Amino acid sequence: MTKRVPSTHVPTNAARRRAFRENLLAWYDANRRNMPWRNTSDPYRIWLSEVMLQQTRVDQAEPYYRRFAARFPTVERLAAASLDDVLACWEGLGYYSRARNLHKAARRIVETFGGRLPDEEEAIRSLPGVGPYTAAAVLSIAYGKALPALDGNAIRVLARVFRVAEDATRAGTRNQLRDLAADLMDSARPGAFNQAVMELGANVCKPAAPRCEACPLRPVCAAAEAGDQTAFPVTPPRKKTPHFDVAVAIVFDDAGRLLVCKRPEEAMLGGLWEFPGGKRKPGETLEAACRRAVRKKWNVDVETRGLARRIDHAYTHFRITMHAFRASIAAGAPRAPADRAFMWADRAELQTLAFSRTGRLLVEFLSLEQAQKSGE
DNA sequence: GAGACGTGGGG
DNA sequence: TCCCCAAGTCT
Repeated sequence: MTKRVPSTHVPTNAARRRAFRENLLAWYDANRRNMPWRNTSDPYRIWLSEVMLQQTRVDQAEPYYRRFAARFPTVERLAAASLDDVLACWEGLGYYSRARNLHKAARRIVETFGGRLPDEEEAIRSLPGVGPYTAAAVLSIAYGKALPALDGNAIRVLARVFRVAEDATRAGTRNQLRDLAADLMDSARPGAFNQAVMELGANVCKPAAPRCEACPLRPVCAAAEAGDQTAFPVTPPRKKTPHFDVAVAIVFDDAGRLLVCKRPEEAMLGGLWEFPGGKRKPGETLEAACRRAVRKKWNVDVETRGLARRIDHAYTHFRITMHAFRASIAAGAPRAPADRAFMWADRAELQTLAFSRTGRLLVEFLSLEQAQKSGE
């Protein structure tokens, strides 16, 4: 059913596979880093760690994992929590659909799986946010099932060891690599095998400047043999990202509370709070864009009184400059459309709400400014 | 299948 | 400053 792609990789034989497996696991046993999710056998925590580690470095995920696991120690506690609390705990980690899906999946686990993370591939894959990688990782690590977990590290390691010349982003190539991994897998220690490949990819077989001299797979690596390891994996060039100007309003009420708005759940940064405003259109001034966007979304006229702060930020597929204007309500009061929400937040509430990076930076800027003012 | 989806670190 | 990229999934 999988179409075979012609490949340049070296043919495997039993001795080669055995060397790969044994060298790798011996290296892993001697070099594995201590991580909090490696000191538990709780499937919930292993699942949590795998979700946090999606497209995220170990160093970045680790403090979040500790806080999250302490705050929501069981799947029942997670299911019982509000999405707002879950997002607040996730703030700053990015890819917030992971948090929304994790929360949704926890509720489904409690409702339909009796509070236990499923140990069957089909069932676990049915949970939102669990794809082929996460299913294989959790099933191998938590339940000892011999499924290869193919993440970016595994793809790079295998593409180099076998000098896979086809575009590694293509499905056919992925299938080829997955079959290779399945062949190599140590069925006695599938969880250790999967983690070993990833750990090797993260610390030795790195994207740039791989440390081949320290690599246990050097004796079986075709790319190291040819001296062209950095040519693999083969991926198409990426496009450069566009830039947008965003104008937002800083509006305080008489009680010194700040006007903040909640983003719709399906949107980018869905469920997070932000300052009212929007993207500038061609030919528009920043102040006009600010007034127009606030008027359109919140049915209220504001007047701007000068720029308070500019923040540059890069997302995955575009960049923005956020221009934050001090502003006040010109007439009336904000009104939320049916599917949206806003609030006037005091200092304590601003600490509790989940903001994106730019929003949090602006909140911190304003509270620092306020502290200086009141300190004088 | 291609593009959306965050953030921070490193070269 | 810029570009790359990191334990992917969803649409």
